[in-house]
Amino acid sequence: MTPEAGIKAGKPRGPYRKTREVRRRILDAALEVFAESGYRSGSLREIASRVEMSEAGLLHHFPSKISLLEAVLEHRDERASRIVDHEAHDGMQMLRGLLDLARLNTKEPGVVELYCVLAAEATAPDHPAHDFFVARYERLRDQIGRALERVRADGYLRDGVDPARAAARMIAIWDGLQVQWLFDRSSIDMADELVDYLSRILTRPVEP
Amino acid sequence: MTPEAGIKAGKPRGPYRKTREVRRRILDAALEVFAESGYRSGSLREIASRVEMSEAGLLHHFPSKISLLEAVLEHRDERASRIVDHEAHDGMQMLRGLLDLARLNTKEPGVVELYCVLAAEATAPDHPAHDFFVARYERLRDQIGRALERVRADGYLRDGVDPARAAARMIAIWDGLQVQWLFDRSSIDMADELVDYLSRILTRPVEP
DNA sequence: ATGAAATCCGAACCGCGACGGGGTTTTTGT
DNA sequence: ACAAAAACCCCGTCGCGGTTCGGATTTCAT
Repeated sequence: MTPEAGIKAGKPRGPYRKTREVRRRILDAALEVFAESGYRSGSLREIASRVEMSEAGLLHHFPSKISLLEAVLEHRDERASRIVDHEAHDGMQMLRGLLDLARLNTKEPGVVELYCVLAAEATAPDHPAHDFFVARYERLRDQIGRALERVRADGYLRDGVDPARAAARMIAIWDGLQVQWLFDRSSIDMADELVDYLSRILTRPVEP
Repeated sequence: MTPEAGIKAGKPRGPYRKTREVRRRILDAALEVFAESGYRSGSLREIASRVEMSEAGLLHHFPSKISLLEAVLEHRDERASRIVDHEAHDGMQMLRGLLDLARLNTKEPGVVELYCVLAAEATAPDHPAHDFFVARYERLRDQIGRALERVRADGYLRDGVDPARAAARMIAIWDGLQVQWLFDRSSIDMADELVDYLSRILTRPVEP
């Protein structure tokens, strides 16, 4: 047996050492380009040139444009998952995670751009990322809604606030402000706005 | 003197009778295509084919793709202006106009799609519609903000609500919900949501 | 009716896009 | 050191994109 993870004992070797780094650079460039131009108008040429690599070389790592898009989205979702704890028993805790994410995104505008641009583009039913975003919004509404329900169980939700509706609205504010923010990054502080919104539906501050 | 509006008394005649209708059909098709695919990926080919006209024929009416986009946006802005009375002295009146617009848009999904998709796309500084949307958001925030100030002067704004901030937030909710609505048109009633939001910042119902 | 203006089209230009085939270079376990 | 896998690239294919040009066809004021 090989000492490596024994997936297969045949002939093929694993990837080169630097490959991980190369793939990361490709994903970064792809994120930039898809964020600036969207999926449909973003070109592999442009991505390849930013990585200083040929298109063919790029396609060796990601065999098609669609597979590259999927990899980018997956990659970003992992990052988000590391920041927000969906399983937190404490609803307030989860909301704080969302605020952390909002603050972090402010420092990485590309991510904000990516989601805004792609979400709008993926509105079209035949878009490769359509199902991804349908699932994403469903999941988000569900997670935030449940967090708010736990908050209510703890007695910190203001009367007359419906968790599900407030969840959808919070996501809407988030998305909507991101668009305005992308047009004028100095006019708005997204995290501040979310904190303010939360302060209006909660009976105590989310953060100390 | 010619009996027509005497712009010029030279040789050239005006457009054919049916031309107005043709231009309208082109604008409708262009709206559809730009809404589905965005400006960059939407093609003149597709637009022309929906009007059952050649590309060259189309370009006779709108000499370039960009000019067509501008015409579409202008056309839609006129429509919106006819519905919302920006100059209303009564702030409540203006807010009601916005709700009317929201309801009307619900029945014409193409319009919603157009603005969502184009706004996100136009986030890129070099996009042909970039300046248009920068101006649009500025104007919207200003108009709604002023309406809310008048509402406050009339004593109908809840304490602790900042008109400018509430305006930006209302636009954000609108935009954000539109995106969610485009993914699942049965899950949300946009006008209802806006009414609910307004009910939380006003001390009396906007509508009877 | 008629002729000039307005409208419309076919064909072509030229650049960009995703991707494939087949060869070359680099890395790696042995 | 040395094969063989992995990584990479050049070149080509083929279709789509906006736009142009010269010529046909249609409309309308006279």
